[in-house]
Amino acid sequence: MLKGNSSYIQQINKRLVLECIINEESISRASISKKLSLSKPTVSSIVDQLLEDEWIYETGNGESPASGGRRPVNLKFNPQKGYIVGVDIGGTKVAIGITDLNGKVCEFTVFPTQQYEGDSIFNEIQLGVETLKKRLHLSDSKLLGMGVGIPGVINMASGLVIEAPALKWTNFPILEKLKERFDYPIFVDNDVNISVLGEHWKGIGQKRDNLVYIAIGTGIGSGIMINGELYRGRNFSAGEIGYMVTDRDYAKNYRPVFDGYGFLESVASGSSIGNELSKRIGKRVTAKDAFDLYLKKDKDAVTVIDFAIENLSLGIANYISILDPELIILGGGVSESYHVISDKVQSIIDRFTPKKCEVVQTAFGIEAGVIGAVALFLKEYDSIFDI
Amino acid sequence: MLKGNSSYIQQINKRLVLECIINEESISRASISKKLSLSKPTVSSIVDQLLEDEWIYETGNGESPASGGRRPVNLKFNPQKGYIVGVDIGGTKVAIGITDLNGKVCEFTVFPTQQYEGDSIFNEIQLGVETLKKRLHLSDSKLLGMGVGIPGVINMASGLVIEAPALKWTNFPILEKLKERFDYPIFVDNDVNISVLGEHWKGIGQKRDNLVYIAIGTGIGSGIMINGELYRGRNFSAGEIGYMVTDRDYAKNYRPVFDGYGFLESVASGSSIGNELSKRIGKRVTAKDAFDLYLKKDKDAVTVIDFAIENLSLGIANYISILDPELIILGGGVSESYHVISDKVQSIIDRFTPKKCEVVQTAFGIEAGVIGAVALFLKEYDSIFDI
DNA sequence: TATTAGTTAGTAAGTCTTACTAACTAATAC
DNA sequence: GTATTAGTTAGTAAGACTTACTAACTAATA
Repeated sequence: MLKGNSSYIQQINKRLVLECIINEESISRASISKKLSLSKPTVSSIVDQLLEDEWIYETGNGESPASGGRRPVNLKFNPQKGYIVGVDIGGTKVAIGITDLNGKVCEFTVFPTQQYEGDSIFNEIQLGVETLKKRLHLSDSKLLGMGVGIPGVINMASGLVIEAPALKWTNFPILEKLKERFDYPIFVDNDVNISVLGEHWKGIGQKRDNLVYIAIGTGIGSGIMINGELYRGRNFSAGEIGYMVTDRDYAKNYRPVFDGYGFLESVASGSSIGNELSKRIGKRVTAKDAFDLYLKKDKDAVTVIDFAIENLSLGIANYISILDPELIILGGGVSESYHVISDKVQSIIDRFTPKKCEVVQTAFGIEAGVIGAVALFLKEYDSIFDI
Repeated sequence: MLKGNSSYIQQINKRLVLECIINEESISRASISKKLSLSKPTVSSIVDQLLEDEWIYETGNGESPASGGRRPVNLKFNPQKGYIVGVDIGGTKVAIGITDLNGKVCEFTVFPTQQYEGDSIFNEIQLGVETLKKRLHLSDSKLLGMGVGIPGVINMASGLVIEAPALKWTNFPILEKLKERFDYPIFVDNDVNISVLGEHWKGIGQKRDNLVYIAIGTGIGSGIMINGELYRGRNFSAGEIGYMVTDRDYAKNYRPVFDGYGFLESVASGSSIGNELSKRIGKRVTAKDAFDLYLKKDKDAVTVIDFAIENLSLGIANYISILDPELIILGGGVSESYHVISDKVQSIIDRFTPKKCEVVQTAFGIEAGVIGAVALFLKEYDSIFDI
């Protein structure tokens, strides 16, 4: 806990005033004073500073009440006060975007992740960021910083990617690589962690503070938000739902095909569904193909996918029993077929959990990772503006 | 977030100073000033107030350094400044204790939980508390309040025990019942929740802030501490490990014998071990009997207990995968036989989790619940003293 | 053994910063 | 014209800080 002094007091109150202005479409000094129980001179003084720093602006007068009185001056938050770069590095593509403080993606670009030496990818990112800056005519001073999402285990303190199988990185000094090319603050975290931050800020998880985001794709991983804060765990390994065991007997014969691959991933991920069905029908199919066949009631597809659904549902149910979250949000390639299986999933969950919990599919599209990466930055960056 | 003003600042600094004094065996004003980067007059002013309110006391002079200089005055925390009542209501017994602010149990008593109407049990508790107060010659002003632990789901906001099967309570207004008999602040929570608080404060979980406490007895439940705070979940149902499913196929035929009873409880709790073995050998045995037979390599006992161990271990492993805690502490009747099965449990856990996590048995004895209940009170009660 | 120089703990007085109250002006509805 | 409300100014309150001081101590020296 920080010791208190006068400047600490003002920092607290300034954050409160700014948050108040953000939460209302527009608001007056008198209204802020009432809402926050701060005296009118105090509010006026703080508003003067926020106006000077361009966090807010005046938008003309409001209406005076029927009882009479001076018209209030309306104040509004200025989302163009600053911009943030969001970078989402995936196994197959890298997305880069620049957003304002409302999370509006002003510019966006994507390129395929190629099997370069690690450094070439950073040169490409640097080029992408410069391109987007030019399109927006952004000065350096307007850029507050950068958030980056990566599929792997990240140690935020040391700035190392401890392991990221999809990118073939181990103990990779990503923060150093990025700081060589960008001279503003940078924060890096796991991709499902930034996803739950993004859902909380601008997604389907808004206005709730205890969320779980589960990504079901080539792997299965999850991000956890508790009391409005990302929960990472002691070894930055919280949320490894892919490791969960839901079939004791079947798990006896389970052997990980590589390090960092868990039981639930081996039975319920997109790639394992595709692989298992391919084996059975003697033909190469993808997970999407598998779901299409499932809808056509193909016997093999039904067997493989029902087995996966049962394990996945139990994994989600176990999550609910342990965390009792407000909402579970599903993302990743397999979640796009969620409507196909949602009734069955919900039925299993309802049967094995103490309390009902809503499970929904993310509403975010291709820009999800960028918004999540920006949310990471805004959460970690020390400023009077917070999300 | 509270708005900042001068009295808020002083509250912050007073807490910091008190915490500093508690954390050292004894300390001087000058030392506190250095440690907290507060000016010496500020520390002196705050220390004066703490002395006046008897939170601390002076214990003579320390040594001056070899470089010369005035001897410091040593200050110490006064654990007798206040006392707290802890009440642990179990299915078979009720424990009552009074502790000081160091968690020292000064007086303790226990009586069997009898099948009274609910109110008789509160009369007995009131009698017990009065008896302990008399033994300690405690005035009312010295008693800060009461913490209570109960095996069930508690809504802390409404003060209702939503359900407690072992006590046969449903939507039971426990806070009201207690406030009728005691006129100081009272906090009630689930018994595994208070257990993890107790382990954090005075138990094996000291100095760590991300803990899980798992109680394995007639049921199986757990308490979760995250970043030093108890995590209860959206419906006060977090930590319901007893509901976890670890055997997909076996769970297909699972039917709860009553509401509030989950899959893992049905295969790994003490009562289910005893019941299952009794069925097999056609003779009534307890869980303890079962473990004794297991040690003697009785075939049926081995089958039943190995099955329970596998499921329990996978449940713990799943917990580690999801939460990545610093420590898992086991309590409850079955945990007393943990040494018998710990190697097998650890082996399964190590195989199915991404990161190693220590699993230990609680070191607490009969007074565990009382200390946990007191910890609940000290966590929830708004005072400059915090744990 | 007495004295002096240097160091440290704790206190006194004044200053600074921020929020507050009281009083005021500007602006509006009825 | 009166009552009401928004916003501003002047002066005050509370807490922490800085500066200077006193009290108390050790090491070095005569």
